[in-house]
Amino acid sequence: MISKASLPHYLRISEQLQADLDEGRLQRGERLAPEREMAEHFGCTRVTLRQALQRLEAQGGLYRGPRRGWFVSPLAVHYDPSRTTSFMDYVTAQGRVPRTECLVAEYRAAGPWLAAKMQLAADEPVYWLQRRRWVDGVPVLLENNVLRASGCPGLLGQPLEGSLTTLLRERYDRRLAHSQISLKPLLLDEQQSEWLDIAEGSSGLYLQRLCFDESGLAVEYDQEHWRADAVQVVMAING
Amino acid sequence: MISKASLPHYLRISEQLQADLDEGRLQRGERLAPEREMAEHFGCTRVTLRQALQRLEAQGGLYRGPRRGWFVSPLAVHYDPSRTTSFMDYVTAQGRVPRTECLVAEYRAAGPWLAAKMQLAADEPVYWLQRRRWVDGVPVLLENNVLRASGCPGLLGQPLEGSLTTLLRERYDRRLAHSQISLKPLLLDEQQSEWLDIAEGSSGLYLQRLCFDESGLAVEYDQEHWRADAVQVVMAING
DNA sequence: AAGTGGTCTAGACCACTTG
DNA sequence: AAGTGGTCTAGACCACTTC
Repeated sequence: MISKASLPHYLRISEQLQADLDEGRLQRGERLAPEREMAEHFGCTRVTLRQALQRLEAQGGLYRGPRRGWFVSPLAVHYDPSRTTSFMDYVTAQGRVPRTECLVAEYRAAGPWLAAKMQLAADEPVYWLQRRRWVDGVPVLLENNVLRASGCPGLLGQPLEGSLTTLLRERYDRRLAHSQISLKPLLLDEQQSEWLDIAEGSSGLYLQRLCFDESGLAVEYDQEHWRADAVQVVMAING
Repeated sequence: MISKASLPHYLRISEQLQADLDEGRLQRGERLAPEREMAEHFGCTRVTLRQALQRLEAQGGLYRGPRRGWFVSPLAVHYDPSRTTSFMDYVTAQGRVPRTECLVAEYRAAGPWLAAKMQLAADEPVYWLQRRRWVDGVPVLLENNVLRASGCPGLLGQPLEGSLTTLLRERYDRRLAHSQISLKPLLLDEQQSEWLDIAEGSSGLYLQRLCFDESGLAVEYDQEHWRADAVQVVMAING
């Protein structure tokens, strides 16, 4: 027989806090009490308390605001990476408020690394976009897009705070034949954590996508770094 | 200017170990030195050392064998959840050795929870399979399959250690129209960790799949719990 | 100025695995 | 029997945020 008393203390604390989350005693976005206060409340040291909190962080229930304390994670956005619908559209469709901020927009040569990834010449011109995307006022995603310049001339003169998907489809009549996607959990680096306003060492979901046109040419290479607790991957697959 | 000396000790240790991994000084599957020994080597306490090791664990480079120590993670298998190819096939195609072990095979009523998930009556008969799958002698995946019994009568008389995909296609002429997939990282529970022979609290990748036939009927519900460091999700998408 | 999270020490005991 | 990982204590100092 397994009795609850035989559990390690940090697991009991973590279960207690999880119950507080499940039953609404802790609300989304709320800041938790200071660590020293919680440690006293649970009758343990900060080390043990943090062990419990780190468990909940790994489960996506809590996150750390850098040097600002522990917070309850927001509701995750559903995301289907197999679809070419726009961020602005699917976030809105979920009753949330999207925002896109363009950090970098450049025209330049692909360079050796991208050339290998996309099977093109190192001096092939590409557009390089780096954008940060928000949901309900919270930054959740860092996105890099590399586009073969020949497919969308004059892209930098277009509005890049909106939907790139829509822009490419309607302005450049783009048709994609297929794409290769890979995704994995990772730890966000210092820079990424800062842009997403979460503590260093927070976990993220990394997704990369290589898109091909009808002639088999690689026309776009995307990299996405999501806040792990802010996204829920769902896919609708045909066939 | 950021100097390396300003980094916290646990980050420097973690980077050192990562370099050991990258440059082959630590080989796949190898056991690391005991914690006390490593702590002395790095001139820190076990607490600090474990902080460094936990970082590498979260990145999928190391794993903990329960009470047996720290080990270098094996090479991950590539897995495309959007395809209906068989585990046995895609693992073999990657030059690895697959094995499937059937833990539970039952014929029973769906029950209320599954009935809601699959949109069927609570007394609808289903086959319930629970299997453990191995790669190169290492258990990496726990798989649950629930199949509407009317679509595959006599399933329990078939060999269940092989490919269910192949069995359904060739023996029952199954055709799937579409499926819904969702996936997320989580922490494996006590039972799952034990079956996968890794320490409690190790992270996993959870994937669920709801499959529909041509008439829109839900015919299969799958749940997969992967060892997080043992799988790499990749997808080929058309359209 | 006070308080907070981030980091770290120097121990300890126990349950479990390994030789 | 010895050694190991898992858990936990009771402190400490610093950099940073908030007031």
